[in-house]
Amino acid sequence: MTDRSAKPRRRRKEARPGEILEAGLAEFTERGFGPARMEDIARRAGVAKGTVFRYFPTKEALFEAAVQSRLAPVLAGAQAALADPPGTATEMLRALIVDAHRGVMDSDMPQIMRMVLTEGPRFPQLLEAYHRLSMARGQEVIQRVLARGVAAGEFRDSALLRAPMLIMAPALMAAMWRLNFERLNPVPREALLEGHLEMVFGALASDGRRGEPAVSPPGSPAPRSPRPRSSPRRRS
Amino acid sequence: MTDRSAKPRRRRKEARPGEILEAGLAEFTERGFGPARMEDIARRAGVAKGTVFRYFPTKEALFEAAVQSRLAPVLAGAQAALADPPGTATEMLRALIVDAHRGVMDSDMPQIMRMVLTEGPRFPQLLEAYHRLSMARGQEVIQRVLARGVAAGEFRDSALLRAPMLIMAPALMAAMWRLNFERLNPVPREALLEGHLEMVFGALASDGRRGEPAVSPPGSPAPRSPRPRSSPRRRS
DNA sequence: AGCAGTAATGACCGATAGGTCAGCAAAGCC
DNA sequence: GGCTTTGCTGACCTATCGGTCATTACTGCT
Repeated sequence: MTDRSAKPRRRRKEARPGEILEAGLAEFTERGFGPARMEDIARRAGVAKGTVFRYFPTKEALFEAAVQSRLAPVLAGAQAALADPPGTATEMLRALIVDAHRGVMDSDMPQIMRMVLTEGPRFPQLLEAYHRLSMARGQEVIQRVLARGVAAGEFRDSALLRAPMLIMAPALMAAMWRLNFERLNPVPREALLEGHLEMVFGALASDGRRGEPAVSPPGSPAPRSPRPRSSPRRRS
Repeated sequence: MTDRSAKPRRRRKEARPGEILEAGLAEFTERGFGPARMEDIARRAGVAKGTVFRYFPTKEALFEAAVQSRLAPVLAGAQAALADPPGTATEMLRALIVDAHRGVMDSDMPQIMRMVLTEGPRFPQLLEAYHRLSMARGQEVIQRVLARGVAAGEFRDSALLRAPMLIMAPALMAAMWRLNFERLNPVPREALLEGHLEMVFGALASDGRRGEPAVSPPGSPAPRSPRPRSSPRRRS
């Protein structure tokens, strides 16, 4: 984004790859892999078509690189979350969920997600990378929090422990809904987040008291954590 | 699927559209709209390329028709569900959820869903049809059941009432997961369904007592609550 | 059998877009 | 300024594929 306004050639070996990557990602997200044209990507990057191929051998390679470039930060974020900070499991889980909703609503994460799912069959390695960086990592974090919560008596021994992906299912739903049906049927953001929390903590509630401290509406001040109860009720 | 084994021309004006539709759907689901080739669809239908165009003017038209052909049954199913049968709201909701999981696990519904979401931007009308037939209809049914449950005191006044799509979020997650990550990380079917029920009825529980009659684990003996109906499901 | 009428065919067309490469010009060096 | 290196260019090549249409041959009618 410098002074290429006219069309004097400029040689900037260093800056190109990043710009092309960004342009590619933009075109791919808004048109999809197939319909995106290399020439448009080039123009968007302020570069001639041939130049793109000097940095990425094929369209597929560019696509993978572009998506990967957005997967890296995810990894970093998950890494940070792994260094479990102080706080009750309830607070941690609540924070994870609220963050997920923010990510879904205020970033291009849903588009990336959609692309990965869309082109999955065609780019198995990309699917695998996404799984490793996002899905598996996320599951690991969640599982750790859940285990801690169970140990502390905050959570009961729920089936969610065996299907941790369920914890984020409502966020996935929010992402897909926003991406596709926002026009026809806008997502009720507040209710979505609130309902999400109700579902998760309702399922995990260690006894008669549901985890309503964690389920206060988003705007309200942070709730205090519940005192850990003894013996979580076990079924079966 | 008759005796076109050799290649004598056969004129079967009646049977063609259905066969072509089916072939198209198959190719579209396994390759996606863009990569699917009309010639392959034709061959798969046991027909020459030109013939396909006698029944469907363009590739887009065939695609829409193919997807629509699978949307119709959905409508019928929803219709049936709308005629609310006897039973408590809890039982009805449980049945809806169990059915959704069966649909997700044992049919090609996830593929259809994926295609609609994938090609949504390119086929807005298809997105709209899908929304009208599946999403809106589903929400309507769910909302009706929830309202009944609240009126009967079975459910509390949850945020889920304002975001009914959340009820089926875990099923969506199951569908997407199965479609994309099954290889890398098989879905724990039982735990998914069980967790799903826990989340929904946990959030809706009208008081301290969570709706455990609806959340009995798959393998365990009959739930210990006095509930004459709602036989525990038997599968696996 | 002869004869429409028309379903079905597949060679062909034209547009699109991924990928190439011979040459050009900017940057660096003397 | 002149020379070399090499990042960059865009005209060009070519494979692919949606869509067409003149021709073929199957079916039913008389």
